[in-house]
Amino acid sequence: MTTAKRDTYTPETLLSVAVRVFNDRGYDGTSMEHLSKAAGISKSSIYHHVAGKEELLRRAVSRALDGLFGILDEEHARAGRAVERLEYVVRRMVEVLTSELPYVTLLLRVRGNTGTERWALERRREFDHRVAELLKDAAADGDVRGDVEVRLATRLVFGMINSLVEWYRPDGRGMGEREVADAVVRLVFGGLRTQE
Amino acid sequence: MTTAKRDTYTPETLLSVAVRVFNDRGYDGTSMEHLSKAAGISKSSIYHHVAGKEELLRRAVSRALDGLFGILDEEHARAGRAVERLEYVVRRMVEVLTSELPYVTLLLRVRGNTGTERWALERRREFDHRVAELLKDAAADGDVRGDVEVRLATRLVFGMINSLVEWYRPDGRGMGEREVADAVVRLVFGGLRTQE
DNA sequence: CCTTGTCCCGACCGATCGTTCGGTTACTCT
DNA sequence: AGAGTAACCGAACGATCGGTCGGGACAAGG
Repeated sequence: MTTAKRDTYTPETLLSVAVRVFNDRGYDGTSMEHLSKAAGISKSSIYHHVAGKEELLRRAVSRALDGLFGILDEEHARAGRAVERLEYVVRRMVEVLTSELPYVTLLLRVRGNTGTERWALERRREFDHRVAELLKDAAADGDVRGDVEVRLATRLVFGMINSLVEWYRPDGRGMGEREVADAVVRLVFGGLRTQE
Repeated sequence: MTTAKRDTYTPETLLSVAVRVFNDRGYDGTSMEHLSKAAGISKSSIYHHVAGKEELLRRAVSRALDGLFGILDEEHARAGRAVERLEYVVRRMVEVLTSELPYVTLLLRVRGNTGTERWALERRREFDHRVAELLKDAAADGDVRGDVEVRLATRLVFGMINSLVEWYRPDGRGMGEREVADAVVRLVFGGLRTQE
């Protein structure tokens, strides 16, 4: 077999280690020395696999962005009543956030100091606008409340969903992905107050 | 007059400059050189006013935490039906977030690399628990939905409110503090869906 | 055997980090 | 005028930053 199990690093396996450290210490707060300690190889060996610190960031945020934009191409996000497409996107966002948690976490924390970070921020804005369009259509259909501005509502809903990366941890017998997605959809659309 | 206008820096005025730069570049991404350029004085002069970089961080997050904990001492947060106290706290949180925006922004972004940051994280958790108690009481009264776990709901509501620091800008004819507070309260308690 | 390529290392680079130090203004108080 | 002090500065500190370099270990292919 030519593709036997490797016990050495690939760019991908190294990335998973790096992203964990980035999320722990922050990107700027992480040195190549920190990464080498966490990976168990020397600092210079890292450069055998990747071009440098910023490439690791670029790979990570790319993966997160691919996951998010992929949602918008799915069938249920493209056909049907706007409010139902919106609900689908919200639910899928939670699923992507949880399944790609470390990568999305990194994406949501970039500040814009480097070119890579500014590119990531731009793509995030693009995604936000796409979802805002959905909400605008649902409002035009009369399916969501009209007394809160569309842009404001979008930002608040994104705020709730994105906050997942601050506390959701997939390990052990915590709460499941499905349970979180249900809760988010209930709160976003139905609110906190008792319904009847 | 002994307290005439000063054209020199005080720890407080220097702090307001530093916090702006911290929020722009991230705390770890900000060097004392960056601060000196932004303040218009030399790097060494900063140390005439404050002990160092970390003291600036400590002063900033302290101010933010004082604002938040102050809410819990106010009368409307201490007396009345739990769901109404909760609504009051939510509204006041938005007001504190907007009025002390740069300081709270910094607080919500600390990672825990230094002792000061870990202390800030601990106090934040304490505040979260206090609000979670409020929500638990409101659930016991039957005033908020019971099909979403209290801890989960608290985290999601905090996520929505705290996301303010990512987009709210007080300048010019954007949206007012009152408008934002109304929208947050409506969405948190009533949800996105049309009510009737 | 020898070559080739992968994977890794210690040593080192110039730059920058947060901080310190000795000293110079300029204003206040007596 | 002289003393004291608040505010500031340039130069430099040891440490650490992201990244480079030459080479060693080892397995595969001839």
